[in-house]
Amino acid sequence: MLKATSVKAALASSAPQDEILVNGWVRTRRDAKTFSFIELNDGSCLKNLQVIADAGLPNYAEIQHLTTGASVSITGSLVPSQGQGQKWELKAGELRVLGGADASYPLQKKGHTAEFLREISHLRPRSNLFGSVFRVRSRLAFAIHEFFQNRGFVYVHTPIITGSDCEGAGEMFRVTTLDLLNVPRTPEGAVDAAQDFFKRNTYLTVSGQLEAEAFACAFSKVYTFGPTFRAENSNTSRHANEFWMIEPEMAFTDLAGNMDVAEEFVKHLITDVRQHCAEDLELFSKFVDKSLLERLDFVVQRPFQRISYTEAVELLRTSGKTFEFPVEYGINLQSEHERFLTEQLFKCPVTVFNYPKEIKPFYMRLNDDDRTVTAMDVLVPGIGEIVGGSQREERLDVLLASMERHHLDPKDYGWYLDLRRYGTVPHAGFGLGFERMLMFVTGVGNIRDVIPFARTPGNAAF
RNA sequence: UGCCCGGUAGCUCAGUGGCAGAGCAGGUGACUGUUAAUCACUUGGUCGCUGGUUCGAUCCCAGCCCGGGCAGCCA
Repeated sequence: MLKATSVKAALASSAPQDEILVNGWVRTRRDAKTFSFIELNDGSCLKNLQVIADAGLPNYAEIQHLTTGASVSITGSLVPSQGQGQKWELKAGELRVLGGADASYPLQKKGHTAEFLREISHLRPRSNLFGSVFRVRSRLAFAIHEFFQNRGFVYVHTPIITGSDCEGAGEMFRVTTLDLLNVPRTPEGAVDAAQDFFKRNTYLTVSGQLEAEAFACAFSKVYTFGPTFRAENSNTSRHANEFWMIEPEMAFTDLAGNMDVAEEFVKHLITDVRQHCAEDLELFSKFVDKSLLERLDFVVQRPFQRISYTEAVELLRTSGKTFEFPVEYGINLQSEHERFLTEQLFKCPVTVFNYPKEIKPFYMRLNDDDRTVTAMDVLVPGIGEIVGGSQREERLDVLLASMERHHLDPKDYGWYLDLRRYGTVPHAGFGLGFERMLMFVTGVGNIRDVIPFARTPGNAAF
């Protein structure tokens, strides 16, 4: 049997070909006098392959009833197109209909909203927009590995089921095999976790950072890239309950080095997608965000703006702008504050660092001023926080004091404290939200539209 | 979770206290190397659900369900 040629390969052909096999789905069909035009797409690229099905084909009556969505297998010759708009077309010698699609097929040639397509998540990858989104998603994932592998980072798989319920990054989903209709109790009436599968409480991970630190203290440079789960009841365009996160962790690295890597990383991802997904990005810049390409190029060309939290607060206070939430030292920056900095004041990505210790987690390294910790957030226009990270506290006594301030029990963090007891080193890392990065490079405004089958509060269909 | 907006044909949307509408998609035919083809005709409805007001409700009112936007939580 003839080996199949993808639509992408057929369109890129440098010469006519006598006999090729192409499989795919019908995007649309038009009748000419003695033949039928079929637009064939197989997901290999945005473009369709134009197929000429001659009236002389034995099953021409069947072909004339092909509608959008049907699957076909075609053998024929690749010949120069007689019409405008495409270089090659496939002259069908045999056209087999694999699966029809009747009038109830929900996808049409045009006119669908993202909201409607979300309700048919199983079919929307067959649309132009979502085809492009998920091709870029695939490439972006590859570019992430490439960036770190080229720089000597070791890829580490941190656990998805975790026993730590105090990582502090958000509400957690419980993992249990207990019978919910007959939960075992302790004499005090609490749920008896000792009878659960792992003989303790377990949850889905909200971050692989703590485990990544352990590996960084062995391999020097590591990164994680995997799913993350947060049980927050968030209803916004940039939050999902299941998302992917990249978390590099680097030994012998301080806050400045951390910010350098984060900036280089973000730029590399944009450059890579710009290079390898040009056609898909064209679609986004045409139909999703007209200023997309300009913005991406701008971000790659310019250094990110770096300001301390203290400077950020001053800039906001003296900006002359009235905010719904007044700015003062010690508050968490609100969305409106971040947007102002990155969209109006600097008009580029902004890295804010050295936050007050009171509003940041226990593991961040205390600065010499005793007021701030080495936190850093990278904010980008349109999305807000895309990276959050810090230099980690490597001094055992300072870490213990921090845990006491945060009302954490050192007994729950024995192995984490061991990393400071045995050969401790300065180290730093950050988390980058994969989907938020994907939103940034595609211009797509809702996180639900860059995840194949999104999980959000009240929605786990598919 | 709070505030705001919406739900009418497969899709995108008009509309009115008194017979339910258009474009696209589907069907039939015409025309045609077309490419969001074009032209004519045509099929297609629990007007989100429940209750209330009314002679009469898709329209007005209440509750509920679903979707979206913004905010918080954060990546």
